[in-house]
Amino acid sequence: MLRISRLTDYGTMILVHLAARPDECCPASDVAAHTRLALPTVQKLLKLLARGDLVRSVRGAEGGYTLARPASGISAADILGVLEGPLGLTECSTESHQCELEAGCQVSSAWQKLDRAIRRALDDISLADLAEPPREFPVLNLSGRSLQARPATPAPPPRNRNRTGARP
Amino acid sequence: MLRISRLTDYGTMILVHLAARPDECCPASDVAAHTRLALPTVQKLLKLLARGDLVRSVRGAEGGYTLARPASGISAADILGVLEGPLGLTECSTESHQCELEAGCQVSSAWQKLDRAIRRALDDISLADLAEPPREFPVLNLSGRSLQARPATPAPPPRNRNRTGARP
DNA sequence: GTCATACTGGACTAAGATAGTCCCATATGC
DNA sequence: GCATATGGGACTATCTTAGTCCAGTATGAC
Repeated sequence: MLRISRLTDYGTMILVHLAARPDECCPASDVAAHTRLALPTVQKLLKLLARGDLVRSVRGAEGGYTLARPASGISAADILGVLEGPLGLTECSTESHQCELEAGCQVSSAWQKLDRAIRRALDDISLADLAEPPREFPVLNLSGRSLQARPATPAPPPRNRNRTGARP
Repeated sequence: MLRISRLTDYGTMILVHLAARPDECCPASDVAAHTRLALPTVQKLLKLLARGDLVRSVRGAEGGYTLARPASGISAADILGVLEGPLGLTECSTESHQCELEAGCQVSSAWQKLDRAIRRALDDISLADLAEPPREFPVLNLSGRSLQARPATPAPPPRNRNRTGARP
């Protein structure tokens, strides 16, 4: 639940890759090779990221992509905003049409409280944080879940992958 | 992005309805009438909520549903947990299979930081908070979005509703 | 000028998730 | 026994997501 999409996850990996090479202009093929994601998917995501002004593109031979600004200046909220659209826990928080239930609905203001808490957390994490190697994080693993890397997301394009059994 | 499903939203409305009537045993038809949600949908959700131990059911004539415990003892995390499955921002945070990228992936620990922040926020909000009328909330509407109720979710079952243009 | 390399924009498909409905079985009070 | 309820599933249409592909355009090298 409250899960980010797989593409957003991939997109973050791509940004992390670029963040590690601030002075290089990386072509999509390069990024795909290093992240082990499928090339068409990487191309698609880089296009989106460029349109969202998170990366800058250079066309033509010797072209490629670079971060549009330093990793510390890109927040998780920026990334999710570009790859998943505007934040909003419920439909009424992002859409503007009038609610037929207005009188009866008492829920939205509390959802918005939650909404703000999440937004704050997203603003607080920068791409630089995301790119930081795990070992430098003083991780308090309170949840009991193991702190491993992302699952078999990439490489042999995981067809028919069972997305969850948990997904919202 | 990071949106809760519509059914979860409905489920919350149902819980709020029950929270307002702690001593009544409300049949699904009753809940549907008051929330203006479609009866089959309400039935489905109440079943789920009962299985998740958030509501208690009484079968037979004069039967219906009540909250399983006081509204203050039910958190938003409980609700989302029952209606959307286990919390987890990325697949690797809820699933246990090994990640092929382990060496290369540096992202997960930061996502987990975010994950914890969200979890904390969800734990902090109780059904009692959600049920509280908006006016009692000292809402700091920093976002500029109007604080209206949920949109035309219910009633004339909104077929072909354009879910977003924003949805993750 | 031509060619290879890359990005740009968009269309398209398959698979999966979501929302919503319906049916039959079972329990209970009158 | 009957009306009223919940319980457990199955089922369908629709939307979203992931993933691929193609034709167009820009740029540097030769």
